[in-house]
Amino acid sequence: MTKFSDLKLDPKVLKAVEDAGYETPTPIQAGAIPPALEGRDVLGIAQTGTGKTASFTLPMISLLKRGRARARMPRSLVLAPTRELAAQVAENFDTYAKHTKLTKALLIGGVSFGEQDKLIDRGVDVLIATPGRLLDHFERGKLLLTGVQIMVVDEADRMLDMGFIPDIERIFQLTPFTRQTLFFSATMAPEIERITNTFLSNPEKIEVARAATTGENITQGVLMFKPSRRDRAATEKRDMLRRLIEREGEACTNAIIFCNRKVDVDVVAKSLKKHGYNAEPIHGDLDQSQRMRTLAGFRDGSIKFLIASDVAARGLDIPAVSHVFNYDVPSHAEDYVHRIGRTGRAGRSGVALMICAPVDEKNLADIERLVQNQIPRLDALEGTATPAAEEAEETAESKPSRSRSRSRSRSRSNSEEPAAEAPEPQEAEAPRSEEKSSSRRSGRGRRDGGDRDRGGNTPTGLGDHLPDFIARSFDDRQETPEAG
DNA sequence: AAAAAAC
Repeated sequence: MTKFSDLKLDPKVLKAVEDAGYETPTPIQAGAIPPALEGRDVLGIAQTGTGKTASFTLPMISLLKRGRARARMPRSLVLAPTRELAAQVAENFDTYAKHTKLTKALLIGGVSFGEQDKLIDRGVDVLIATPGRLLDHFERGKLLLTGVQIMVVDEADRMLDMGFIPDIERIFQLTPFTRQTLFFSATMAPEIERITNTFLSNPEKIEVARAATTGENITQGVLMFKPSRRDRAATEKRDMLRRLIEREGEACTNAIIFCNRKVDVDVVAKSLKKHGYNAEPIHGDLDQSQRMRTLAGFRDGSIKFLIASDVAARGLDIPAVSHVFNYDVPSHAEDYVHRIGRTGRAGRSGVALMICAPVDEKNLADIERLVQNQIPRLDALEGTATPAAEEAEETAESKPSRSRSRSRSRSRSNSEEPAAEAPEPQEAEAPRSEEKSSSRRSGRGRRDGGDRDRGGNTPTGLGDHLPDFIARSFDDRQETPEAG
């Protein structure tokens, strides 16, 4: 098996890798590092959780090690779609460049220009940026991209979703034609393929499945929510969320709760706090320093519940999240996969539970079509969606830690250590004749498939590695106009 | 209809 020491990395980089405790590269690293070190363009098709970041930072540092930066002319450029992701790359760079003298600057919005300007003026080897802020610097005449030898585009498919592709094209055109390009995307949408055809030169293509997971070890469930009265819907939904959390009991060590709208992120966070939960919001309207603080707190465990918009749905490397709660059904089906992918990482088991209001049912259907499976319906939670809910808001429920273990202990036992048994074909649950949910299955039945009829070789759950829509490479995309 | 990202 390949070791990092076989990869011809610079000795100082190798040392830093060893310091960090790594010996064996992940598949994307083993695939991307050698061609990158040879100066070739790389097209990496991989998601977060695959070790993607190191697959470009390690060769970059090795290649840049000799040579010096000139003022205002960075020697390399990394582009990421969100500020947090850019910051994450910067941390990664610090880790692996610690034995070198390479310098870096992080150019993201939401912070003042002053410090960034100073660094650029002095000259940096590596510039890590979100596209908007980078172009802003460029337009102010503070920055020359003609010295860029290596350019990295990370999470290109998300850049596409966010409308950054024109910016990316522009930035490409500002850099020398002779640069080396390392380009990463989780999927190969036609637009992405067009970009790679235009700006990459005979790239080495490396495609890897997601690391060890995508649902195989994620227990999913959806709770159909019907408010008793229109004007109580919001209150009752928050109440339902708390019950959902409580029912998971101690198995829920930390969780991300996704909402579709920023206002709801704020409202839900405030409500949870009021009820004694250790919760903080994160979304794009909060100022950057707070976003950073919150994320750091969530990572180090001082914050237990992160209430998030889709700013946190992809890419952020938050290890060991036991639960993901979808307070809203995401309106883009792919976002569901990204959101629940925040749990069950690195081979751990995870639980992903979602609340579905009547208006969300169409979106739920879209998701189920996408993942080609039905998400198990959870039994209605006792006492919810009834007029009693509003009292609950004020009284008894305010003690989240209170044990209400009756239904929980059982449900737990099902999902507690699925990791060990996950590899099994798993059908203990019997063929199950489709239909309405609220049978006695406590809902936590793992994606028990049961829909072999839904098309030839239907994957069960999200499949062994990753969903079909993600796995599909661009060749397929071009030739298969979407069977259904 | 919303989120992200530039001021």
